[in-house]
Amino acid sequence: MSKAALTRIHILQKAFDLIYRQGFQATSIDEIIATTELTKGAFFYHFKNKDEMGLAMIRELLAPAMQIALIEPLQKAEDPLDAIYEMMESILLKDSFFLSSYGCPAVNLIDEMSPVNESFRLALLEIMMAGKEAMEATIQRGMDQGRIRKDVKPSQVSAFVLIGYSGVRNMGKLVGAACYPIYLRELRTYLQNLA
Amino acid sequence: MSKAALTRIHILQKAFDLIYRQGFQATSIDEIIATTELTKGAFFYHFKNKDEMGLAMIRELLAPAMQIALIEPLQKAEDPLDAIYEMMESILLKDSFFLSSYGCPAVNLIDEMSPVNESFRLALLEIMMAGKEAMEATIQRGMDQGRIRKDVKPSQVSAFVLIGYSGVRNMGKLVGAACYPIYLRELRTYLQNLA
DNA sequence: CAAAAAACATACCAGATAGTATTTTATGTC
DNA sequence: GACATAAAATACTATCTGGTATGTTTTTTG
Repeated sequence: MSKAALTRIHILQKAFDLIYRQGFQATSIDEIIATTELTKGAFFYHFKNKDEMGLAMIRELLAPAMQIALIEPLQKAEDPLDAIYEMMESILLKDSFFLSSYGCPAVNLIDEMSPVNESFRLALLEIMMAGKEAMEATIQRGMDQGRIRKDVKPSQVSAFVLIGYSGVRNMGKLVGAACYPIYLRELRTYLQNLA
Repeated sequence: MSKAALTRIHILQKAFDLIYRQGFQATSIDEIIATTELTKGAFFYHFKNKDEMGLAMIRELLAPAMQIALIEPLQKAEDPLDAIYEMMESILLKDSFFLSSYGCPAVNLIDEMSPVNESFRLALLEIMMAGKEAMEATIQRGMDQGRIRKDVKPSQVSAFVLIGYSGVRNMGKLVGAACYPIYLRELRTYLQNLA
């Protein structure tokens, strides 16, 4: 990896840290470059403008992170319902990077940017759709195995679970991580009723 | 109501409209007063600063609106589970003010402001706690009536429903109102399983 | 090693932003 | 109707913001 490519992702990483905590619009370019050892010249050499940097951040950092946190745990699992629950438990309770008080970076960006920037919306939509499809496939697998009722609609269930995830992230900002176990308990009974 | 009091809530209402669509930090005072027929002098006569205006808006406009949308439908209902479902259906599908593409103003503010402003967090917390308590009481009523199983935990269920609400608001920004009916269907089966 | 191009630094700008200081206009009260 | 005060208008400022223009330093390549 070239030195230039390294400074590029260095900028993206520092930007990610700040945007995660403050939001995209509330994080200035000056603030980002201040945390790196770089200047504005470097920033605008690597990125056409702030929006392009944000989109690059979504595609190159956020999407892979969500892939690892959301999708991969679903794919390498035996019992599908357990897999969904454990994925959720892991991302909420064990993941040390996604802090409760700052929510989930993907959910945050959806909330902030979807209504005001169509490019952001589409980039974030891709991430969530990938997660949804992975969960659908997992549920379908469970139905094929006879572990899940035949009348269950994979698309609806996966949507409901993802909705719960973004919801509990929002609630977590308000009341802290205390709501995570509560949500997980109800999620568990909801999932059990699918069997 | 004095003329001064009228201009005060006029400012708050216009601010609410803009903040609902753009977020609090992304909405400037100049923008707010431009939509009114007023000037900065009026704004800073009625509010010490932007934050105080935001808090007044939450307390004087948002809290009553949420009270009407969330709490009152729960209180004047016979069957508790139906009441919860219908409240949710009403707020998602029938309410013409809370637009899908802009989500719910309360959820939006929680997402944006909770991590960065403790006063906002507390004001928003009150709103959500009031909603949660109303739903808890409704569920408890259902248990007393024998319409809901004895092992159901009102606190957990109401938390789960509110989490679902904020989650579907987030998802609605990403994919539009199409996700509302999907969420409602799964919510219905979830609620039915409590009986 | 010299030229060319890439990578980054510096200095600057125009517009926006929250907030202030001061002045003007309404409004109520005696 | 004079007077006090409330309500609002005007003019201004310091700071911040995204972005540009133009340098300077590396790095690559012939």
